[in-house]
Amino acid sequence: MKNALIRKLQSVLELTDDERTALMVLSLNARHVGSRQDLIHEGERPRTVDLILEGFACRYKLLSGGKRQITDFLLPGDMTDLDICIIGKMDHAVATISPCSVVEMPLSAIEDLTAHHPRVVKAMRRMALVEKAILRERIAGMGQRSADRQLAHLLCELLVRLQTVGYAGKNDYRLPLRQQDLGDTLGISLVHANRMLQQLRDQGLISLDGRRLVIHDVKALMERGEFKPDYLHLT
Amino acid sequence: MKNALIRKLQSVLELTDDERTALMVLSLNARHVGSRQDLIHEGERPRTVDLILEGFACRYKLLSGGKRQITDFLLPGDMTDLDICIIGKMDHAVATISPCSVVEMPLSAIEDLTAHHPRVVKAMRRMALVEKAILRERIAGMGQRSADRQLAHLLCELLVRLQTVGYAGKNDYRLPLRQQDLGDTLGISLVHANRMLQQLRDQGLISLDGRRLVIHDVKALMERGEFKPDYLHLT
DNA sequence: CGCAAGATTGATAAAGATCAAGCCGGGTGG
DNA sequence: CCACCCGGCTTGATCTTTATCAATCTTGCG
Repeated sequence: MKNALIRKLQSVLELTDDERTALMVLSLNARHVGSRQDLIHEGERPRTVDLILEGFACRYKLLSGGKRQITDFLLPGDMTDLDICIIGKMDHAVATISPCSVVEMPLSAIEDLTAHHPRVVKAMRRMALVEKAILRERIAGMGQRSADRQLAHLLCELLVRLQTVGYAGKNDYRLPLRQQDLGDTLGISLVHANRMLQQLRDQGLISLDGRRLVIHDVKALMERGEFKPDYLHLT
Repeated sequence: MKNALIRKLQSVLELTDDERTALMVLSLNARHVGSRQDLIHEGERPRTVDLILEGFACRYKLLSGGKRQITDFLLPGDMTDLDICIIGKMDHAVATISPCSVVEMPLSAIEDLTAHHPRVVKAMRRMALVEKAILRERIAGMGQRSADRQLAHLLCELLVRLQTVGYAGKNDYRLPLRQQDLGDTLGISLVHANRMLQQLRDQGLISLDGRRLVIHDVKALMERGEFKPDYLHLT
């Protein structure tokens, strides 16, 4: 009966029963949010740290001309920034993609955690560093990789991240993204995203029917995307 | 006699004499590093938090095919991640661009600071959030903005960031980047970077001779780059 | 059944990469 | 003192990738 956060933290730290209990108690306040809902709007003042227990969410920015850029995904076990309440206004929005189970932790909960479970907070800080590393890796991909490699890279990243919280099999997972979302993530048009998906499909690397992605040759897909998981700092 | 870090922290927090003194003492250990030197290599285990007191530095990643992506710049007053020692190996490198004055703070210095000057540490955590916001803004730019706008945006960002630490005038600053660096930052080729610079020059928005950038019409350049400074969370 | 959202396809245009050559200024060795 | 050499900048020509526009298809669902 472990939730995604516990699973994620345990991938880098052996939790005590006490710590596990504290995290379970936190998770009791989870609320259900439908798909495609903003958890926080851009410009809003954040009052809670949001933790995703289940489902797919993302951070995104809207730009002039109605363009949208998804900057990263929040998967089960991921949360918004621990220190988020320090800043005045959100410079981006956070929204669900699929239906999600979300815990909104008020500042007091974070302070409690800091006081009583510093090891947990330290592990959370580590998570934040990894998130930053993911952003840098995305920048590197957008700057230097062709669209097909970027796409392959993204699919590999999601595979590995979902695996660490038990939401992916050895070579498959549920992917609730539309092609428009993929485009908005990779910085390419919907049409091009479609064609890059086809390319990977035609080459027998993946298949994607409905919302289930199957990777037929994980090693080959990783090579195509130049995916090296070091930046995720697993273990 | 304030250094860049003090200036930067003071832009969001009134420092006490005590805090200022502690920071000055830290800065006594500054060492000088020539241009184009790695401060930390990719794959290396970080043992110190590096603080840039003077000069231009950057984080970068090397990709297959010898491509390089600069993910962000470290300007005077900027530092690597407070919690960096938590992770095992660097997933990117940090290097100087111009000659720099750098303080290498060991873990013990950070712990000291946390124990005796929590307000300062809190302000540093805020800086880290802003750095993350800068990464997201760069992703948004790379995904959705044309090269000329991206370039304009970058020049505006550097103007504002340098101003807060006193290294830029109202509309000019020293920019020690080569065109190759600009290209590696924006994810475009050197040739294209050159042409985008020319475009901004020809339109009378900027001039760049030697290493000094002058922005002839700051408001116009900001509009060109769709630059809205909110994400820097100033004040 | 009919519709709407999402996926697919084809044709054309634009942004940017790549290749190749020339330029310019400053430092250096003869 | 001058020639030359090298790193960085500039320019032109051509090729590739990706965007855009527009239409069509598919599918789940009321």
